[in-house]
Amino acid sequence: MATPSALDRTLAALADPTRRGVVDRLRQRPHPAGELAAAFDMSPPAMSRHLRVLRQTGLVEERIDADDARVRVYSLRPEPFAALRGWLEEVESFWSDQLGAFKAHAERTRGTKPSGGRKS
Amino acid sequence: MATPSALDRTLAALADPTRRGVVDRLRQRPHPAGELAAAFDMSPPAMSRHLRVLRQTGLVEERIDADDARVRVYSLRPEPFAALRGWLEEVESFWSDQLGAFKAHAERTRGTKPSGGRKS
DNA sequence: TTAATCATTCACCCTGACGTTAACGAGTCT
DNA sequence: AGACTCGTTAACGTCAGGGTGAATGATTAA
Repeated sequence: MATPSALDRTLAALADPTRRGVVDRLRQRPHPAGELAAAFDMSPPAMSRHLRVLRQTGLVEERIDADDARVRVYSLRPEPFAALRGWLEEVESFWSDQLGAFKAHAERTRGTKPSGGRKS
Repeated sequence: MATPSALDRTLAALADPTRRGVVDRLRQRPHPAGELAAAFDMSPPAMSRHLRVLRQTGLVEERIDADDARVRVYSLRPEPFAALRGWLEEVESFWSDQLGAFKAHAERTRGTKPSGGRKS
């Protein structure tokens, strides 16, 4: 865990409910920082830190409002989402690749029948 | 956020580098718990807790080895990955949807305040 | 039965993440 | 200039998450 990968940082950023909510909200339109803080009933400093995390992973970008330079407008950036989807599809190939899935399964069970699952 | 959504729990589970590494490793084939602990140079209790988290989010499933009932074999489950991909594609529709993309671009180039003030 | 093995849960510590208030820099307005 | 606003960073407290070692339960081997 010396240097967390970009994917790790993306996932960590999206794991927080507040930050995921911010992403969902930015899907509609860009928002000023203050508006986001108010929308999530949170102090401006707290939201500022969340936005910094999202910014550092490249999930959002910051712009200065054209009409009022005090206002920072945040909007989504596509790259990290695309990277995450790339990894996801790689993982999901585990199932779409029938041969590989069967081989892996057979290797472990060696002809015995996999019956009833167990729950936690 | 008293009750984190399934998506939040999935993302939280995948945010940890160890757990994401476990997922990556399980892509090759199912693994016994002890093998995973050794592979990540980690005590069995630590790995056991990671596996519990993954299990509780449905990302992996536990089975008793057919040859030795002491061994718990872990393998991937598809559902949470599909759900995550669903959300991801929803977010990415922000860009693939031409109208939405245009709207977002227009907002960004004009500023977000509809209060009459024009940029230049 | 007794000893050894696999994996879990239990008890504890400790770092890191998130939230708050206060102070600061930057920009707007009169 | 001075007062006000937006958003940030700074300092601090709190709490969950993740690590360890010891104890427990289940299974296998002698």
